[in-house]
Amino acid sequence: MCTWYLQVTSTKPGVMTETTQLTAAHRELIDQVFDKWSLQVLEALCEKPSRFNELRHAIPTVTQKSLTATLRRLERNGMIERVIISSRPIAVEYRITSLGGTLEDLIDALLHWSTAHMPAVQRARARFDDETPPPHDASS
Amino acid sequence: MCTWYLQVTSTKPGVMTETTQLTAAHRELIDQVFDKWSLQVLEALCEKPSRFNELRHAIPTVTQKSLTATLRRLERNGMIERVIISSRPIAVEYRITSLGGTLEDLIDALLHWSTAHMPAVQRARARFDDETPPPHDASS
DNA sequence: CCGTATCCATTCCGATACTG
DNA sequence: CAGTATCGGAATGGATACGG
Repeated sequence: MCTWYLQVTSTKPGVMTETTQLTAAHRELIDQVFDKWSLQVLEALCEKPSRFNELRHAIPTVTQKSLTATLRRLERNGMIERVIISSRPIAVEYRITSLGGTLEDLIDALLHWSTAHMPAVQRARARFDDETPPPHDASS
Repeated sequence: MCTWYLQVTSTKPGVMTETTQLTAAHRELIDQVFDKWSLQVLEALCEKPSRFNELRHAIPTVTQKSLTATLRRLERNGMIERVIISSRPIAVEYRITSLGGTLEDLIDALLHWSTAHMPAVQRARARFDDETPPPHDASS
């Protein structure tokens, strides 16, 4: 059983009365780093540094706007860095940072989990949808 | 370096021409299981089976509506199960399933990652916000 | 007690147009 | 090439009221 109260060793005595609980800030970080687009951007940048339009091509369903927002957010959180290659015309490369690199194993585990258990999930969905049919009563 | 093209051994020859790439379905599953509320619900249910109002109390910021939606989604994906204890007045208990239990290590890793690297993230944010101050030009 | 239904505010997101 | 600005529709989420 997991407890979800993480033991964090503090060098300052008296600062933490008990074990450190997860705060809203931790949740926020997880949300920002593991959301839909961020995950795909990080995957791509783990493979190789990429230009803006390379990323757009690698993630066909993302829009300019969302990609820009995602890149800024990841940059702000220190996961990626924005490197200006040349400026006429401007060329920008995005790279994963060493901090962002600590995510690699985690993302890898996430992706493997999803593929490993997808069949079971689909069975569960089929059963659920079968037991709970969509409500419509016009001709029942 | 990670490749993000997962090797899935198939018993049916010819079905997969190459390695299996992540599909939109995989992303959707990850989004549904690792989103904001789902994560907290799964944490709580990993600790112990809980009633509806217990969960509301354990996650103070969630509303009825969002909690219900999250529980239904997790149930549909086979991560949790809904057990009716008694029916006058109705009492319901939510429990993690064995499929949902496969998430425990993953969630644990996620939470540990967030606490381990939070200081570095905060430094990165401070630097970013410092270099990119909020734009206002009325009195510049 | 455990929800569903409804209304409403806010936020998100895609499409489009425009700039250095 | 790599964005920013703006707009409108869609989805989300909270508050409230009601039901089995």
